[in-house]
Amino acid sequence: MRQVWLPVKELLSGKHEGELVSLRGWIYRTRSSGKIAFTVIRDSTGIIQVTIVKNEVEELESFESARKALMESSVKVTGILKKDDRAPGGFEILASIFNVVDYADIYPITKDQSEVLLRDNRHLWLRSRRMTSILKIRSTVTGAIHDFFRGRGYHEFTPPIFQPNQAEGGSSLFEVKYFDKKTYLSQTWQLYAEAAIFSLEKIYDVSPTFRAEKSRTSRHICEFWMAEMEAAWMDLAEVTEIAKEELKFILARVMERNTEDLKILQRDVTKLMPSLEKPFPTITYTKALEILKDEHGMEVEWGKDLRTLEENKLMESFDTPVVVIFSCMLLSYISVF
RNA sequence: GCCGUUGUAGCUCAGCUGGUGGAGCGUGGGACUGUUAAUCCCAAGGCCGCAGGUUCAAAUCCUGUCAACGGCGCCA
Repeated sequence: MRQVWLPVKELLSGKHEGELVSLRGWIYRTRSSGKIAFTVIRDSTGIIQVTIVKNEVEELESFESARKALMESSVKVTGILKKDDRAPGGFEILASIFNVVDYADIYPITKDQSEVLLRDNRHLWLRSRRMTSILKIRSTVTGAIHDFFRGRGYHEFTPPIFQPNQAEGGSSLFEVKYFDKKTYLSQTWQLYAEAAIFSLEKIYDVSPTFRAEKSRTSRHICEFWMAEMEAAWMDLAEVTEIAKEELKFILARVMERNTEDLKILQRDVTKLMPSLEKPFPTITYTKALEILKDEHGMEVEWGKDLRTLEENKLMESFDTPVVVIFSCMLLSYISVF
């Protein structure tokens, strides 16, 4: 009979209670007493406790290796799935076979950690529950963007990333050697999109973007992925509405598919509910300055960009995202995230 | 680019007015049949960022330098 490997999520559902099950994964935590060892195994879908009792494994080696194996060792486990309130998640596997596929080196990330350490060990930090959840949400968001635009008759249009010119004023370019010439990494698809709308009319993309700014804020990075749309015949009001619908669509998708991840990240989901239910307002730039002055006592000179400081204050007056428009130009889009 | 802060064990940090380098976690060994990054005992582990200087004596004071982080500016 072919062995069936079940994902953790499936095991925690309780459907297989009392059955002999098999699991492949990586050691997330490990603890042991004299004759009983507990390891928590993780895979991409969650974590589950495996209990290894010295006298109940088929071969003693199973018990010894469970005691020895360090965090992130890869393992294959077979045992009876039991309901047990003492186990995190409510279920555990009482192992009959605990096979260490590969013994991991000492895992450098411990209880005490710093941002720098986590960055230096990004390849390992990716395995954390936190990063796993963030990456799942990110995947949901990207997928939702594609679904949103395709569902409304948009075509995906992919611009070149090597571009010979500058499109957005101000922000700096990354220069790249292009054989014996120079070129730049894309900061936007703008010029290509403007050419393509006369062919496809409605287009969007999700693509890498590079800006050589030495800014050090949580909102500025040198490389990021940007979703952009462009359409023929469209006016500001229409574009604004699409942006609102898009955000709402993405939000609803994340709330639907990433409930567990939001929990792991300890996000306060109730803050997102108004955005799911209520329309997002559009206000003028002038109105935004009035709100800042009247409700928050902040004087901003007319014509100045709103900084993070002002945006944050402005958002205290709203419980959903808000669009701020400036004559015929979209100035800023502010989200509650 | 400017200003500031910090560099001490694998990690997170303490180390007073200069006088023989410390803790917790992790790791290795030992104990424990219900643990929740458990508990208890033992051990190993250090160019005190680097280079000068002051001093009988420097992790500690001074100068320089490198790196990281934070703020501002620029920018989205």
